[in-house]
Amino acid sequence: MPKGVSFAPVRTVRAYEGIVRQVEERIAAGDLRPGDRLPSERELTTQFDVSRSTVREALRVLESSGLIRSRPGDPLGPQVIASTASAMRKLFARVVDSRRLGVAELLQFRMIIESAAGSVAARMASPSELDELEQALAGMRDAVADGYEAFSAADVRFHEHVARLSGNELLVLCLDAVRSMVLDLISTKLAEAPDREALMERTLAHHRRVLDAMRAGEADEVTRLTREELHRYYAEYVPESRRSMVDVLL
Amino acid sequence: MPKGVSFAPVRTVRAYEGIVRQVEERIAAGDLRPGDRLPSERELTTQFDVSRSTVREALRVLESSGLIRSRPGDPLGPQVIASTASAMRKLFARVVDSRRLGVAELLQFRMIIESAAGSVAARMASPSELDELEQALAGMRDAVADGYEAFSAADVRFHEHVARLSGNELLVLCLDAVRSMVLDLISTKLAEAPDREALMERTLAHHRRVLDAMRAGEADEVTRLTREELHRYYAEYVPESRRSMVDVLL
DNA sequence: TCCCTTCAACTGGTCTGACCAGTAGCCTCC
DNA sequence: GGAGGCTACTGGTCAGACCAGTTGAAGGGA
Repeated sequence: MPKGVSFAPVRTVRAYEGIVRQVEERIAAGDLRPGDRLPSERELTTQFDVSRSTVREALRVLESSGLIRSRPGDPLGPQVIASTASAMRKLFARVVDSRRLGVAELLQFRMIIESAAGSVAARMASPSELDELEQALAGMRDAVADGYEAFSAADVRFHEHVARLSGNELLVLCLDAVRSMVLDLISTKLAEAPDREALMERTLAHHRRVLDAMRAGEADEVTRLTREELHRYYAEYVPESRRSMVDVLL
Repeated sequence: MPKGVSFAPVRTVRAYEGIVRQVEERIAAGDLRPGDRLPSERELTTQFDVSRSTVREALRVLESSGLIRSRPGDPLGPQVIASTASAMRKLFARVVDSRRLGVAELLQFRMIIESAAGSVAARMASPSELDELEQALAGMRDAVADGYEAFSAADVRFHEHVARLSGNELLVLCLDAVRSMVLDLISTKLAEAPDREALMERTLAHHRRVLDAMRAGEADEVTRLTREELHRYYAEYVPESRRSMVDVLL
């Protein structure tokens, strides 16, 4: 070979990768939106001109990264869910159970980033954004009458709103993932919590204090309050032996 | 159905998911280390007692999350190439570029969790653990002579060590992922940083102060120092218009 | 007319068995 | 002893089959 002439290594690309790429691009481009349906596996077989196994390998990869979901028997075909949030939740879930992480790690992590999100929001949110938060709080108050389920959902919306006000989407996504993991781990126990009435009232009062601190721009106070409340809410579900992991953040 | 008796929804678990989980667990547990080989697909077929298609779907998912690599004709079988950490990095990367996140979000996130990790470590680390950290710092000092690359690597090891001392593996993994994303995004620019000599000295001095604060148990001071240093190091790479996202944490 | 049952036509999940193109090591043959 | 080919693997892909689940429309009974 003449000197100076060199070639780059070629990477053989597998058939299923081409399919994954095409679907990802369509989703990124907005051609496929959440809720949209892909053709059935057998139909994709003819569209991509490959065998069903190949189509399936591609779908499994897309599914494992949270972009689509398929359900046996669904005549509409695989569904695009495409929410990055669910991809993140999935990732966290995998990490958590492959590393055998427990409530302690998750709660500590949540206390850290949720309080930080609140503190950032306190410093960056405009008055009108705080007014939106005020509405979210009002929504919680209204939800008390509809029972604990509804209240809980409104509570989550409040927390999400605070996270969004931080302006950091990464924070929003991680928070969403870790929050849902915590809830998953303790959901069975949480359902039987006594005295929900008092719990809801206390939560409302706490959120009120947080919002006031945010209006006053007291970021450190928001941090403190957020950690304290999460601790009060969830610390009992952390095994005694690991309790110090979450106590240390108070 | 008698009132009060309720059942939880069952989630049908697909065969390939069980395989993915088992392999992930083995990797997480350290039974399978990078470089190790999995049995061939046909062999896995008998070990898991499923068909080859099912095995392949599992392998494709593992491959897409960066844990293994397979190559046709290789008599040794699929190769384990990475740990959970790299899977986390890969998925963070996917989120970051699908949501078009930039240095601002990443750096803010890193400042938050890295400072929190330091603060937790300050409160929880035993004297002997701090001594290990002392050695990591000594390693950095030694590395100065070997040039910036070596110093940088030793620096990362120091940060990793701090994260591990927090005792929260989730923190360690997220930190690793976000750190490597930040470095990826700015690596081209960072390479041309002038006056590396002074940079290394300043970094050493800072780490010294952090370690002293940890010994003194001054968790808040550790938080402050960590954020300040990260800001000094990286803030210039954040676009002017988003600079407030990271300034706000000082 | 309306509701309930049945059924047919799909779906995805899995299996079997086959063929091809690579790879690596052995084993000839020169 | 080295260069060639042979062989026994590997993963990549395909075709076709069966099952269980879902759905909606057709049909039957009230």
